[in-house]
Amino acid sequence: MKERERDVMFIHLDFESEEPIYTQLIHQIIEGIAKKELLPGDPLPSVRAMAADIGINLHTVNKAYQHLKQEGFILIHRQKGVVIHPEGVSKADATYMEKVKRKLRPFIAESICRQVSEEDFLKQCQELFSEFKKDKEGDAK
Amino acid sequence: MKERERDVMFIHLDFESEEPIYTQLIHQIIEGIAKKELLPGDPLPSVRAMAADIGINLHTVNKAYQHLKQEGFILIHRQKGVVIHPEGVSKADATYMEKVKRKLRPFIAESICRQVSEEDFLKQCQELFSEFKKDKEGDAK
Amino acid sequence: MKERERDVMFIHLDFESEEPIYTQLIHQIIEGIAKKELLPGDPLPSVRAMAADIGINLHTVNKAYQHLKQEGFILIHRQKGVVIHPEGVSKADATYMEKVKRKLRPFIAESICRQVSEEDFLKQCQELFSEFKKDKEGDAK
Amino acid sequence: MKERERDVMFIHLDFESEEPIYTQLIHQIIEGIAKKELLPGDPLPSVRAMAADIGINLHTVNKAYQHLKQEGFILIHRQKGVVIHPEGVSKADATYMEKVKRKLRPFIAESICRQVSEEDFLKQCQELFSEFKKDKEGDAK
DNA sequence: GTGGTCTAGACCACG
DNA sequence: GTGGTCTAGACCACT
Repeated sequence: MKERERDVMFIHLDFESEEPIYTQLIHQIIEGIAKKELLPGDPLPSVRAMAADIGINLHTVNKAYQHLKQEGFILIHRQKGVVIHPEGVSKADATYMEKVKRKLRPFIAESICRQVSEEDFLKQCQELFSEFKKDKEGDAK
Repeated sequence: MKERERDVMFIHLDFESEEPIYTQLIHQIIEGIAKKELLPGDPLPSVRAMAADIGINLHTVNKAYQHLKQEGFILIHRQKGVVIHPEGVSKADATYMEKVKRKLRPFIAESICRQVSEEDFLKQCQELFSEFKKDKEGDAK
Repeated sequence: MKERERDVMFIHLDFESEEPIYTQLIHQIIEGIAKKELLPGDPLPSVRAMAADIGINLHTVNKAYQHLKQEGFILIHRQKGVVIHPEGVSKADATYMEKVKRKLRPFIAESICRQVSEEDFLKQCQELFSEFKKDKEGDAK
Repeated sequence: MKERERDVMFIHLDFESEEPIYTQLIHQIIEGIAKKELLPGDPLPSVRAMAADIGINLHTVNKAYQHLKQEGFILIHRQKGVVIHPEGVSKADATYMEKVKRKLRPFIAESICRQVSEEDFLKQCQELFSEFKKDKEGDAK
């Protein structure tokens, strides 16, 4: 559909999206972790390499990496390079669940206005969960 | 405990939020409709009145109204002014559900990374649905 | 479709349209003349009556009538009231055709972009012409 | 012989016109596309550059661009900037043809009143179509 | 009074 | 540098 997209590793960006590129990159990497395509300790390309691979600006990659580091998804060693956090991300706490709820509210409100039943909405969520789980099984990479 | 907040009608804005004011306003009005606080045909304040009430610029209100009009939530009637769309918003279609799913994906991915179980996530959604429904019951206004 | 519309005589207004009410009224009356529902010399309701009938402001009707008078579609006698111009509207001149062409250009440009063939576009025009003619035949009112 | 006119690229605005500047700009760009002066993928000046070039406010340009983006004529690409939609605008559907017909009706009605024959009217349309096509032929740019 | 348009200047996020 | 947001003040058309 879209006119130009880049595919490197499993990174898939949409340069026409409203969503900033650096957040797209953050989400793609988090999805990779969720799908177990990226396992604790796995290396990630350096800022330079990633930027060159997917054809974006260094600063953009750096911004994404800094954010991921901040949130505990990755570690940035000056020598070992960038790796997925070996001990996994910190578990969800009440604060996190509150944040999710706050972000979810507008979607649920609009869905109610558009007569989406609670069941249908939950089904969408379940489908998404399945989407992440199915890649996990039998993936011994 | 934010520095500046305004409360008018049921509109509650957070001027410190990253979220643009106009989108906050959009979401608040959609939530009002979802909660049946705003019923089809109900009038909304004029851009000027709303802007004065909540202490923001009229252009910001106008931007929100234009978006809501575009999305079919409100009508701008030459005589009655701004009103909640009398026939309700158009029901969700496949395109809408796809959009929801696309927006939901990052939250679910991160939740999985943070070891939120599918059950817990769904429970959050259900709570949000309850939040909208409870205001509805017994509201014979 | 629309939530509220008024029907008086053959006047049909859409209060939610972008098009100002007074221009809608002008167009409706011109269409009436084109369809021979309104013949030269036929009376039109007074400003007051028309305004009351279709539920709009006096000024709005007056603005429409003044425009129609200016363009030669109607005559406004202080005593005989408002009548369709007995001698018909002045025939199209080069200036008029230029105006039509100027107004038509954007529609044709967009239609070309949207791959509407010249034949299809002309067919639409022909259909509209037919629409006006069919009311004419056999109408001995 | 208007007082103030600006000519940049092929953009030609009439500041004395009733038609809002931003719609004039929209129409000019659509005409450029229709005439193949602007081809899919071609870049458009940034809002600031365009505003400076044609001597209007950048917000006015932005409004036009937003509308064109909304309608699918252009894309706002995070890297390439503003470009003509590479895949062309979506083809006309029934809804679009209805809109055209609705907009055309008043012109045809008035033309009938002014005794313009169907043939003459269609000829005007054909001339406009030719106007757009002639620029296309032999343009191997 | 309303909304629509245009201008203008400012700040910020993004790349 | 870009576009996005917010503010502000002005004028106009419409009702």
